[in-house]
Amino acid sequence: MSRKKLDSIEESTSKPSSRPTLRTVAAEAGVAVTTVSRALADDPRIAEATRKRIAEVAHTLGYVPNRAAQRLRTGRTKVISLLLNTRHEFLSFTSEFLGGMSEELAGTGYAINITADSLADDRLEAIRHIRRHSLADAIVFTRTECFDDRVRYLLEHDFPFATHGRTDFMTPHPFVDFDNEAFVRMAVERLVQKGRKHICIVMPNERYTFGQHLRFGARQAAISSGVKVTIPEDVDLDSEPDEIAAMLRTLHAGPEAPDGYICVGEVMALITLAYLNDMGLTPGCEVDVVAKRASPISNHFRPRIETIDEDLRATGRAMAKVLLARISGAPTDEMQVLLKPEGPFSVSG
Amino acid sequence: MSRKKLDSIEESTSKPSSRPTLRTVAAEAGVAVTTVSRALADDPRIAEATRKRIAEVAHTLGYVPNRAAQRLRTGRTKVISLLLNTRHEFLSFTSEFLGGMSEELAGTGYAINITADSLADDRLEAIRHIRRHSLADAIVFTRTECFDDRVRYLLEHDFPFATHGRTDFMTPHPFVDFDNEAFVRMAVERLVQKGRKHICIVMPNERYTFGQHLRFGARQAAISSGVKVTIPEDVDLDSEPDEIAAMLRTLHAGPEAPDGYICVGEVMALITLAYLNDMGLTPGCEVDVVAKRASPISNHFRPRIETIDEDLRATGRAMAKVLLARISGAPTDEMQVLLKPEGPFSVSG
DNA sequence: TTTTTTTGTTGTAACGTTTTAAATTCCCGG
DNA sequence: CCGGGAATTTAAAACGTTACAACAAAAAAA
Repeated sequence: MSRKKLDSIEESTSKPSSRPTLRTVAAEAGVAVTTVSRALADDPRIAEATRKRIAEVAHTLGYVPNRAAQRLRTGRTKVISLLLNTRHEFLSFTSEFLGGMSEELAGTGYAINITADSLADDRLEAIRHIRRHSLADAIVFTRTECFDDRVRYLLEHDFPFATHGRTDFMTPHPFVDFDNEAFVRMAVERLVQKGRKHICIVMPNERYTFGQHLRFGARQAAISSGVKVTIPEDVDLDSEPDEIAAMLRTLHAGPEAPDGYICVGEVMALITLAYLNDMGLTPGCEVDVVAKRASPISNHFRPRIETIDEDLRATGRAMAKVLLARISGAPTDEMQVLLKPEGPFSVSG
Repeated sequence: MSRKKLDSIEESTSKPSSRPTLRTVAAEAGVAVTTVSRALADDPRIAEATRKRIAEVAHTLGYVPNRAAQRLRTGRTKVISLLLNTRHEFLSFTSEFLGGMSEELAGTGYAINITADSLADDRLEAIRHIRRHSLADAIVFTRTECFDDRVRYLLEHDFPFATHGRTDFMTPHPFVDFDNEAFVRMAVERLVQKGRKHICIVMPNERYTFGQHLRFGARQAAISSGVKVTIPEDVDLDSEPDEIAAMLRTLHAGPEAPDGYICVGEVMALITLAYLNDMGLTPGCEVDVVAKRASPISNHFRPRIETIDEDLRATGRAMAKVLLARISGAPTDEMQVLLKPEGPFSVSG
């Protein structure tokens, strides 16, 4: 433990108790600042003995690295920006997804930064802002469209990102998506099992990519099962419940009234159930309903309905993994995750 | 516009197109770095003419300040940390509250940073971490308890924060709360108007401060209206729906079955409605239900119930204001906001 | 032994701000 | 025409890190 030139470094006993820095630790351990920096970063150039000693000193001194300084020096923010729709979102999407991401990010030093889009009239504005000010190392957002301008922008500028949902761009990019095609096939199959002949799918219009996947799955299922499948055209994520109800009413008054409903999301399920109730139709009797369940609250819907699960917490976790991979420069094809639906379940609670 | 000693500052035409810094702007405008810094911060020491000129140069150069550098220099993070419960939270709390905060924070340069508590077994750990690493200028969290250890910790360390919900500490601190006392009084009054004689309040136990306020309001309402008010003891925010249903069943089987229900929150409402449905009881007929509505989704519940509103978006906005005030050191008594319930409304859609 | 390589360690220079103290200019009364 | 205070502007010193180039010492090769 012999130290050379200990005095050359100012002892800094003057300042009483401001937070210890690399210098403080270096002085205490009798080494250079660089050495401490490297030791704490597990740089192989540092001898094991020194590394251990420095780690110990740093710990007893209660050293904690200054994020601002690291960020200034390295240019990395250790922040992931999540663009959030706080209106018209699936009921529990925000909580569950956020929870999942947070879980996965714990311990990595990454923080989640929220930008709620309520403010940005121009959707791109938020993203431009984040890039220009280097507010994050990566961006993630939802409700992806087939040729999403945000995706185009981020691809063009080679800024790390991942989307919830696929796009139709030629250039591949990181994403996490739910297999909506499989979902709708399973749902149709289940309703057919129950003897239903005309199935209505309550879902957003084709503006979003997942809408297209649903349509595609619906077409497939219709062909292979032989039942009639109807997709009302004018429903949107932002549609007022009244509009949706009106649309369902029109459909029901038509020549062939649907006897099976598939609801893509909890809000859609609630609206559909309310509509059926208002019409005096009871799921399980005259009609059947299968809905996408994204959180335990679907269990409390009455009358009981059948559900097929999208695990949003798992989605969040997968998203975090994908983002971290993208940041550290993994190949794109390893960053495309498609999650499978689980079910159908007959809700029991 | 005569410039002296222009050459003394390196023209830096060497680097091609990295982001402009204060130095770049200073060189271009023919002034010192300090002057630019001050000009952009609207420091009164800078002459109006210079300020204007610098602003212009900065704009055409596309200058954008480096947050990391500012943060390192000033010690301020421009971040507000939100501790979030992603499990068992009121259905739409996260989205709405977050949206509100985000709205209010837009343009202030402050970012919202999420820490989902799923990971922190020790609730204090997340807060300690934020403080130790100076990850935020202020912290906000929910589900406040009467003598909340997080509040105690933050008060002790004089770290800026605000809570959603009050506490019973002597030392006043910033908060935004909903007037649950008024809520329950209104709800009871409404049920009494409808001729109900025995009211059951489905709500979390007294662990949280707002539970106490509800109890207090309930007692007042019971006395002034003369009806019987029952509060089941064992319900908690984390209770399984089954437990709650079991509890309601026991109560219903007792000597006096309730004929009115007050639900504090959307999840509680869903559970109660499911229970009533399972029991063959119909709100509006044998019983009546009044629930707290925190988002438009309550409108879709069937059978229809009456609601009293808590505006979570407004809560978020108020919270942001309070936090900003706290950060800039306003007196505490100006940072205590109590929001009033609105209603009751008979849901129509 | 001398030369080369390997292994650890060290100074020093940024990164882009803000702040402190000092320097310059300006304006006005003496 | 000069001295003095206000009004502006400036240079230089941090803030705490990481990265680059250099260096010493020990180990291996010649």
